[in-house]
Amino acid sequence: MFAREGFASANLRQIAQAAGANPALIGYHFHSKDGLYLAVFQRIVAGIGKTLGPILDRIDRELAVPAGAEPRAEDRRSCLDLLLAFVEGLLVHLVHEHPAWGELIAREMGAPSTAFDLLYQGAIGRGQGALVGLLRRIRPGADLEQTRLLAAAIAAQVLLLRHARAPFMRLLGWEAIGPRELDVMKAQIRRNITLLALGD
Amino acid sequence: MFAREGFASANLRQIAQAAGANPALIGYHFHSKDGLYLAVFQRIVAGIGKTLGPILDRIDRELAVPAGAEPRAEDRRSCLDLLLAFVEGLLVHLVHEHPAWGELIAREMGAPSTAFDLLYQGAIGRGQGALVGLLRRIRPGADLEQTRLLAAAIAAQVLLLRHARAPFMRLLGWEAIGPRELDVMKAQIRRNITLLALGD
DNA sequence: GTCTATAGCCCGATAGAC
DNA sequence: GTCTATCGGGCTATAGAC
Repeated sequence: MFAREGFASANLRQIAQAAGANPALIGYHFHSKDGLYLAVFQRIVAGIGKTLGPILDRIDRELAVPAGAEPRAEDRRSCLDLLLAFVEGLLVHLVHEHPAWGELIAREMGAPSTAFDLLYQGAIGRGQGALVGLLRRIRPGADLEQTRLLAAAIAAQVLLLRHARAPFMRLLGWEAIGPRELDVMKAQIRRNITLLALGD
Repeated sequence: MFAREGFASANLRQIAQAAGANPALIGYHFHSKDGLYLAVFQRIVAGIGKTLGPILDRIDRELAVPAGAEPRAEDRRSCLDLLLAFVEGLLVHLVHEHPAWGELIAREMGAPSTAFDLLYQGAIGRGQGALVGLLRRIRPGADLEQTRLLAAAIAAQVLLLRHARAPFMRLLGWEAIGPRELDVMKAQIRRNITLLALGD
C-alpha cells in the first residue's frame, strides 16, 4: 500500500484491514506509521541482500584481485559479464519478481524520507560501488567522474522501467510486462550496456 | 509546493500563504485542489511548448521529407544532431531552468493522476514521437519495438537526473548542479546517446 | 472578488478493558 | 497481545458577510 499510494496517502486502517489485523496493533508492534514504513524497508534490504548478495560477492571477489599494470582483454570481458549479470538480476528482481519493492525504492529515490539512509546503506550504496568498480576495470584510463556518470546512466536503464512505467508502457503499447516483454527488455538492456561500457 | 511535497501532502493554506493570497480564493478561482493542480500542469505544458516547440517543429519538418530508398549518411547525421539538440534542450529546460516542472513531471510519470493525460497529450507524447521518428531515420532497418525501447533508454538518461536525484548526487559527490556540473552531464549524455543511436 | 469562520471529514495515536 | 472507543489535530470545501 505504501508502494501504490505513497507514504502520506497510505492509510493505517486500510493496511490493517488488508492484513486482517486490528489497526491498534500497528502502534503496539511498530510504534508509529513511520516505524511500520521503516520495517518494510528493512525487509526490502534483507530481500535484496539475499537475492543479489551472491552476484555482489562474486563482483567483490573479482575486484579484490589487483589489476595488472597492463589491462587484459579477458579481464575486461569478465567484468562486463558480471556487470550484465548484475543489472539483469536487478531487472528481474525489482521489475518482475518484486514490483512493489521496486516502486518503493523508486519513491525513496525521488523523494527521500527517513527510510532513505537505511536503503542507501543497505543496498543502493553497495550496488553503486559494484557498478563503478566494474566500470573502472572495463575502462581503466577513464576519468572517475565520467565513470560515475556512466554508472548512473546504466542504472537509469533499469530505474526508468520502474519509475516512468506509465509513459513507458504507453510508448510501447504494452499492457503488462510478461515473459515476452521481460525478454525483450533484457536483450535491449544488454545491448545498451555493452555499447555504453565498451564505447570510446 | 506540489513539486516539493507531492499532491497529497501539499496544503492549500500554505500554498495560499506563499502566494500572499487568501486560501478561500483557491476555491473561487480553481474550484478545488485538483483544479489548481491541473492549472499548474496547463502552465507547464504551455511553457514546454514555448521552449521546446521550435526544436520540435524543426524535427517535424525534417521527418516530413520522405526518406529516400537508400539511407544517406548525411540524413542520419542531421537526424542525430536534431536528437542531441532536443535532448539537450530537455535537460536544460527541465533540470536546470525549471527544476520544479521536471519534478512534477517525474511525479506524474511515477504515479499518474488526473493530470497525466493532459501532460501526455500536451508534451510527453509529442516528445516520444519525435524521438522515435528520428531514431527510425537513424536506424532504418531496425525493428519498431526495439526502436521504441531505444527511445525510452535515451529519455531515461535525462529522467534519471530528475527522478533519482538523491542517490545520483550522492554517487557523484555533488552538492548542487551548477554550470560546471551541467556541462559535464551534457557531454556525458551526448556521448551516451551517440553510442546508443549509432551502435549496431 | 475577497474575506472570515466553520462545517464536515479523515487520519494517526492512544487510553483502557479484556 | 489484542481489542473498542475516542481524542485531538489537520485538511478541503463552502456558507455568508462585505
